[in-house]
Amino acid sequence: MVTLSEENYLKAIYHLGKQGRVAVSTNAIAEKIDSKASSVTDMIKKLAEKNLANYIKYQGVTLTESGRLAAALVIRKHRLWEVFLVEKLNFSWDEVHDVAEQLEHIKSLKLVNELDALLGFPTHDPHGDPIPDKDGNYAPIKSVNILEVKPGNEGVLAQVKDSSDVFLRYLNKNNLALGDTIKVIDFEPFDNSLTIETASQKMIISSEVAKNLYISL
Amino acid sequence: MVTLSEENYLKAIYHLGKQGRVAVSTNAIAEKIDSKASSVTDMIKKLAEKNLANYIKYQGVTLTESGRLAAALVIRKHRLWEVFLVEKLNFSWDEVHDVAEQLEHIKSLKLVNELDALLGFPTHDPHGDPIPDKDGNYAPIKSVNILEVKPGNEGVLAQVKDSSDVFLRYLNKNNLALGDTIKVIDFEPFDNSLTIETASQKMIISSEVAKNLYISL
DNA sequence: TTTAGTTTTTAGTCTTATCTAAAAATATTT
DNA sequence: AAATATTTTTAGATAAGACTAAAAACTAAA
Ligand SMILES: [Mn+2]
Ligand SMILES: [Mn+2]
Ligand SMILES: [Mn+2]
Ligand SMILES: [Mn+2]
Repeated sequence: MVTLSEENYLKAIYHLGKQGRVAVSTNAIAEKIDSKASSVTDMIKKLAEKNLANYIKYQGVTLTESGRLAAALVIRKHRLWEVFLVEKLNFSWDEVHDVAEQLEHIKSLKLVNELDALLGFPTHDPHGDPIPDKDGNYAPIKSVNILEVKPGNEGVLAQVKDSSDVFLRYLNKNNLALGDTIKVIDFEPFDNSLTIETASQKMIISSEVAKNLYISL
Repeated sequence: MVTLSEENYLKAIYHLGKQGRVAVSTNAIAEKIDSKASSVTDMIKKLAEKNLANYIKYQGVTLTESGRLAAALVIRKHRLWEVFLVEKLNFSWDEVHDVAEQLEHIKSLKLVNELDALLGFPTHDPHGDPIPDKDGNYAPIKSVNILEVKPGNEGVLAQVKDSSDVFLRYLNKNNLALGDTIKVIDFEPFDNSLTIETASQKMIISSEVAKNLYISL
């Protein structure tokens, strides 16, 4: 049995350390889940005890095979629920994350897999993030950060790395949505801002915004 | 904020005490939620502190108006989720209760109300239990226990009072389902068993079973 | 109306998941 | 290679929710 809190730690380690394959620092985890380093140390020990994590004092933590699978299944549930909320319950993409944070902890294999079927086995969630299958696998991501696109080139907005409501509402306000074609017009070295052009407008986005936009070419 | 544990106590008091209007004993609650009387006393105090319950030492507990509403909303969620699982995710009526026990604690008003709409505003769950509306109200129940039906009379199976998988699987095995027309043939005073007849068969049911079957005439 | 039995409450302990403050280990600078 | 700074771990505390055992309050029987 994996507790709700343990699941959240597994997710954090998975996300911070390339699916838990690269050692993650205590502080990084604490920052991610908004807790303290001492709490993280305690929990990591517990995860190691349960064979979900590999832990060597002072050297960070990675996930074991079963830890990685457990994390992927939580993420699978999170993303499937997000799709459900948008596709079936009229939520917009900026409203789903917090509810999915709760729903991802519901325990029932049948529930997840039937939900998957109901939704037509989606491969991506409303933010463009890939949905792991039953074995925790998903197709490699081919989208690239917009800051790496050379001025003059264009692509389709495929993924946003920040799922917070503030960020997504910024995009709503500025008429930017997944699937939009975006052309990079200019890069400004002074503040790393970007001038982009969509079907409806030309605009400048800050580097904080640009960091979170991923395009497929 | 009402915690998951508090919600479970509210539900228990609501069910045991005519929607929390009749005083419920510490022991009865302990029995219902499979805990100990001392734990119940502690929690009752907390509920009273939060103005969800009325508590006088040694005299049991009732719910306040806001306690009653909170309880009804948890029950509303529980039953809506049960309908969802059966109608949309191919669960059978004996598989839904345990998952609904988890889902009933998800916090999102929009989620509940959109779910309600998706399901077409159902009035009853898969076990025939009424679904409270947003204000916690539901139509009065008109079904009657089968033990009160005089031999020779018949009615439609409208509600089962036990939602456990063991009981529901017993009904499955014996081809009894909500909506079936049941005729009472005979009552046996020796053990309070009942002979009943459905479209497909004639059978004897024990009083333990009969106690849980409610019919509308 | 005492006495005996039952129910409820209190007192004290435990577990899980947190936290703060201090100690220990590792990293980075001079 | 010291000295300093940063990170991580340990030690000790706290809050929620549960438990056992014992005390207190009610209820029923004699
Ligand atoms: Mn999310
Ligand atoms: Mn997402
Ligand atoms: Mn149920
Ligand atoms: Mn039910």
